[in-house]
Amino acid sequence: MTEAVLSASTVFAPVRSQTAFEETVERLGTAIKLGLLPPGARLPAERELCSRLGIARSTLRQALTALGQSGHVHATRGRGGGTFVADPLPPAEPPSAEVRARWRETCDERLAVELGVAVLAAERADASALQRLDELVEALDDSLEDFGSYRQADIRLHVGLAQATGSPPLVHAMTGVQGAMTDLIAYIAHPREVLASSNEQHRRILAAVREGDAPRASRAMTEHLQGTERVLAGLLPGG
Amino acid sequence: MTEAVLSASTVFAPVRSQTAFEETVERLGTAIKLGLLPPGARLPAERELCSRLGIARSTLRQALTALGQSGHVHATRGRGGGTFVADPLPPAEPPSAEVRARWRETCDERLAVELGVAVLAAERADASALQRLDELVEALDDSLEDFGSYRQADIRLHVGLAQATGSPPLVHAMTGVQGAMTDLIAYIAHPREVLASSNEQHRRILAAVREGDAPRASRAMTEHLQGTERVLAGLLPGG
DNA sequence: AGCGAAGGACGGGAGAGCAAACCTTTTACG
DNA sequence: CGTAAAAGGTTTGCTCTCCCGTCCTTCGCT
Repeated sequence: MTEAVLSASTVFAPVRSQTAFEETVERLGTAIKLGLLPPGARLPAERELCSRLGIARSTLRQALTALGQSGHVHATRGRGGGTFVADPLPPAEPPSAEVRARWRETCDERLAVELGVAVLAAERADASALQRLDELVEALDDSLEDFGSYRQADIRLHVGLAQATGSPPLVHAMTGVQGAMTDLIAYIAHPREVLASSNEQHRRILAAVREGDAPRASRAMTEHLQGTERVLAGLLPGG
Repeated sequence: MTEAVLSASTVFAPVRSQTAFEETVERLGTAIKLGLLPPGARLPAERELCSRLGIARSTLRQALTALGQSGHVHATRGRGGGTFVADPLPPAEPPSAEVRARWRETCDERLAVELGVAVLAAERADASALQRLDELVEALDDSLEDFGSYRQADIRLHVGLAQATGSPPLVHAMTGVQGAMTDLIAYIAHPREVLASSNEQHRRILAAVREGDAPRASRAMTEHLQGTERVLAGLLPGG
């Protein structure tokens, strides 16, 4: 009985049914904001994309229209045309009150995903994956001046780590979590030294992953995440 | 460009929009299978439950009808009636080919959730939560003879650990992950000694959580999870 | 010049979900 | 004992989403 009462809040919590339209906007919008679809990139043709996404073309067009109105994509007609990611992207919007209120839960979910990814990557990453990750860390060193580009390179690294686990659900979880984090920290200034030390932590994580030392990778990742968390705790209510 | 190609498989993967009906069946069905809604328990009245779930009554009734036909709930009419969890529950079904094929991804997701929960619980669990967890471990010792009841008590412990983090999304993730694991391991025989050593690992996890030693809790949890994973790797293809 | 590939627009139809009733059964309580 | 209350069961109709197919428009390439 006690159990039933305690768990009622989660068992009987509202079911949220996202529509195909909403899910598509979020999927593509997140990919664009994260830089997975870089500015200027061309999306697949509508007729191909809708079949890949498993939705009707009219539904896809709804989503593309929405993304067009928010300035994230634009379309050109005719042969050789297509739908392109905007370049430059529209300025990010400050986090909504709702997003800010959920910041701790967001960080908790990120912790779970990143720790799981770090441990599994340490167990499974092969040589080619490690080399790719090394290159991504190098790229980060070149982006220390501008937080926007640093953040995008940072995302590529973290998503790359997830890809190194070979687990598609974890990649998906990672992109979702990074999208949520981006919404939170877009407006927080990060001085050069902070970014540099953040990338030092990346190196430590990768070193542990390379040696297959899961516990050390896990600890290094925890430290890495604490940085963001402390910043948010200082700036947002409820910290 | 390379990035775009690499990530295309996840970015352009099919969007799967579950209907409210499906999600409700899964929510309630999982809660019942996990023992969060114990046999004989009475669900809230339809009119109240549908408002709590944020769905129409007709949709809820569809779900309840489905759960009734599968033998998980039964309803009685009239004042003092209601919808009750079946007692005893219908026998579990063996895992489908699809579920079996995804076993490794399922374990990967579980790893992430359980590690995150272990770390956060170590940071946040208060005295009352710890006491409750202690009681759950004690209860496990009394269930070593029957795997069915051991498994249910095991689930209560793991979900309890998630609740100790104070993060509703993690509780939700934990119930989902435990449901998926239950589908996988329902038919695997576990001798007494295995269960006893599993509960020893529980004690080690709790000890680390009590001392707020996140790294140790994380390591203890990793060991704990490896047990299941090795069993599955031995029994299922692709191990 | 025109073919073909791309986005753009329209309309019908199927199904999910919602809302608001009303019916039937049972029992607790006055 | 009778009735009101509380529960599940039923019906109806509307709305909205999504799918499907078809046709139109633009425009680079041959």
